[in-house]
Amino acid sequence: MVLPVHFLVVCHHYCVQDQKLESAKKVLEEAREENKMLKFLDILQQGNSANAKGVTSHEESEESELVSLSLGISVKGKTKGERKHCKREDEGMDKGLRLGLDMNLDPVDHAEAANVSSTASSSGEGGKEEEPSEMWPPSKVFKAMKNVDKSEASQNDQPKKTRVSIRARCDTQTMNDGCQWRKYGQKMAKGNPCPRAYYRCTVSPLCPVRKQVQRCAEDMSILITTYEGIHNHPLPISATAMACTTSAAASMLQSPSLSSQHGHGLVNSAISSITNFTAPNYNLDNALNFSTYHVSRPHQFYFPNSSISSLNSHPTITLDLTAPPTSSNLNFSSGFSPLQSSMSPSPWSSYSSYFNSGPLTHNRNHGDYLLNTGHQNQPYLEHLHHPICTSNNNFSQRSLPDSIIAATKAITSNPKFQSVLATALTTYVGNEAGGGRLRANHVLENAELNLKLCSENTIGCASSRYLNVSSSALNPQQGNSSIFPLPSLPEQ
DNA sequence: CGCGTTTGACCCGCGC
DNA sequence: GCGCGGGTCAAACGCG
Repeated sequence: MVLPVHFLVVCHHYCVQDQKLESAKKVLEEAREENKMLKFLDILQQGNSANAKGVTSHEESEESELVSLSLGISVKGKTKGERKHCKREDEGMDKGLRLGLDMNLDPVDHAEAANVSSTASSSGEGGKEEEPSEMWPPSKVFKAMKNVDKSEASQNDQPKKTRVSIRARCDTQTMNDGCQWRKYGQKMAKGNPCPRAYYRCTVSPLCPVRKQVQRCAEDMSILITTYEGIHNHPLPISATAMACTTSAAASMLQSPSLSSQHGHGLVNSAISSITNFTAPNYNLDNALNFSTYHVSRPHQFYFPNSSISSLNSHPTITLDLTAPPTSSNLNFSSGFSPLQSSMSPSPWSSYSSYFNSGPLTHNRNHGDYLLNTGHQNQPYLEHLHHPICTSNNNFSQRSLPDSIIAATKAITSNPKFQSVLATALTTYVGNEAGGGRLRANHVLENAELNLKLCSENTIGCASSRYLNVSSSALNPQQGNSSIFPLPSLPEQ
């Protein structure tokens, strides 16, 4: 089944912690059916895409289709390097505790995987969560376990792990993301005067998760943290937020129907749609310090910009926390913290001219294609905010390239995207302390309506705009400061 | 003494 | 095949 990870996290969240939210369950069931169909269709499509390169290759397309809920890849017949790379992973560990970025190539029982994923999430959100140091053996055990036969190493690694790179302004050496890390290397990277530091997760002795930390060469105040791998242990509650966020981003990256059919820019748009929409309470303090209060819910965070690349054969999503939202007449801007508004302009802010300059803007540094999904394009948001305007074909066709119109139609008609959208909506609704359940169906109805409108009319709006519109429609009565009300209390 | 960091060596993949 | 660059290892080192 091809359920986005963060979707399952979200659904689990409601099924376990708020079992009264029937709409979330409904969404889950619908998504399962959609993905069953998609899997079948994609298998058929793979025959036509066998010659595609990169992430669109047949092999990777197949891998993506078999993505597990853990997003960890299991590849039989690993290379020597891969075996070495994952030698610490403990295959005996609870599968349900995995929460990361990778894909699982094994044709696992997806229904079971879904349950496993839910179990994993519950372990992190329940009131019984323990500190990692109490749950995992000390370093002595780790040393002993390092000698485990490599042939028995984890089967959850993959040749080309998905990475999630996060750009954030940070004065400290590393971001406090809630996990425990041990530095194991440092190297000078080409084109950057600042060394790149390599860390591995030490929450669990066998955790294969790595992260790289490096200052941005162009702006030393920006810290680029790249996560790779899957946690094979219960995450500290303070770390679940980042894990959920990166997983969600990675899951989108691994959606072959998006990546192969519409190009990175649109995938990026979809990713940003999620992150934009599901970040009602985002501020940098929450994102980087991960207070217990906020991570008790499966938040996603707001990333004004995101991009996808395949550097070094690693499909990578870059989430940019450095770009401030521009002032906006729309309520959407209110969801972001004052801290963001104090940020200096992002070097990527020039991409805000996306709709005027073309569908994709090339990142000269990385060869990526970026699609700005911030809130700079107010005319389009406002345009979509009003249903009447959505039928204004003249507007869209005059303003946007045909490629965008076509791509938009394709992506919005993609069931997977709709699933993701439903997830995002559910996430948002669930973030409301009260009345969220009552609004869930309304939100989904709005989303569905907007999708249909935009799809049928081929309105040249980026996919993220639908989310923006939907969320705005959900809160028409709320002012800038309350469009995304904070939950009243943490549940546990 | 234990643990984490530093740092040079080594391995590997990729491009030419 | 070779060189380059990314990534990892592991001994040496420093600190509490």
